[in-house]
Amino acid sequence: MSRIRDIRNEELITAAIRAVHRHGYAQVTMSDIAQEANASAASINYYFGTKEKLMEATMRRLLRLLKTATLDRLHPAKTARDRLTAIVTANFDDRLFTPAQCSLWVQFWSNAPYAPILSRLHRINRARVQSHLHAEVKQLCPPQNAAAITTTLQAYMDGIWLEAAQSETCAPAAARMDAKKLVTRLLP
Amino acid sequence: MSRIRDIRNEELITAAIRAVHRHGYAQVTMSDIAQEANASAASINYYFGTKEKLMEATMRRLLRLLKTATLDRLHPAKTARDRLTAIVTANFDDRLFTPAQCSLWVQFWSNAPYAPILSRLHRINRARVQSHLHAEVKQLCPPQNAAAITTTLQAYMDGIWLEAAQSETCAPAAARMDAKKLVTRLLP
DNA sequence: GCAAAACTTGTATGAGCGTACAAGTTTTCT
DNA sequence: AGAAAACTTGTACGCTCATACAAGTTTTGC
Repeated sequence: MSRIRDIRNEELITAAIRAVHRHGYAQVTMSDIAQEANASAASINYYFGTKEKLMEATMRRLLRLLKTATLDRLHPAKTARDRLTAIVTANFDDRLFTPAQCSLWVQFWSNAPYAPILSRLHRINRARVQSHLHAEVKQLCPPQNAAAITTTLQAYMDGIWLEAAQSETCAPAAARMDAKKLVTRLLP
Repeated sequence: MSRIRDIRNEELITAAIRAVHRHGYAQVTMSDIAQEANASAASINYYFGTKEKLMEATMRRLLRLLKTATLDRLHPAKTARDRLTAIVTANFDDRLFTPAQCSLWVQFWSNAPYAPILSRLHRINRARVQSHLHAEVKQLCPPQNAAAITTTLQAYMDGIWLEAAQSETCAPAAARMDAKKLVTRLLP
């Protein structure tokens, strides 16, 4: 039915990602986003109602991408170690680990405490990733080490994203290899 | 001579930290900061000239704090391992590792790419920390592992700060102990 | 083919912000 | 004590931006 609506939504979200990457979350305007999509500022309002809603939809797209990447890699994994590797490397999937998306992700993070909707999404996602990680780590090391190793892995992933957002360069394949090496270093 | 100027500068920077923590870097106004300092927005302009300059001064204070904490801990360190521990734990110093300052740090990071002055400060600081880390790590492990371990440590520190900024709780002593454990886990 | 629905856009509105400025108050210096 | 310097503040200006709206254009359904 309303295929146009879906297509336009996707286009506008993509434009929002690019515009935020270019101008920054704090300073990006509706006109910036509209320009990136070859549309008018008013039409964004027609589809999303408000800037805040657009940002929420954009965040949801990134979260969905991470979820998909995780499930895709989790599906063929048989052992606990395979599953752990799947969860960790999903963060550096080709579809996700790009300069624009890392930049956006970090900016959403840092603004989450001041926007209830973003804050909620952020909390849910973080809890999900952490429980996935923890479930596998528990089976691979003595219980008194599990929490520390889980925290280290999560901090590592966040830190790499942060660095990528700053440096404007992403090498997904290399990042996945580094992540795998860290897993074997932490859980020999 | 102009002691008042110095005192007021410090007060206003402290107020800026609290105001940014409360309202967010993106939305904080000069009035917010003024209110936090029991002053008027105009007087901030008198001391700092512009909002951007105030933010730069605030960032510089955080960087100075990290530098001081690092040097304090580096001074009594004798071995390479002691020095490495000093550099890592300095990030979780009682004076630095507080919710407000973690929050501010993360927000400055994420806005750095869009503000040349912040960007410059950020780059300089990061390079300094990294070279300090790398110098010590090199002496404690085979050379082919040094780069990866340095990156892991830096990412870990960034990740812990990010988490602290979100969760609004900092336990500096515990964070330092966790960091020490990670160092011994990575460099047995 | 045509009415209605879906979509697009230019423009107007109003709010919020940083900053300049001039007029006051306090402090310093001799 | 009194002039000058340092400091403070209320107010006003100019600007930017999100959003509302009404007037157009295109697409859909029959």
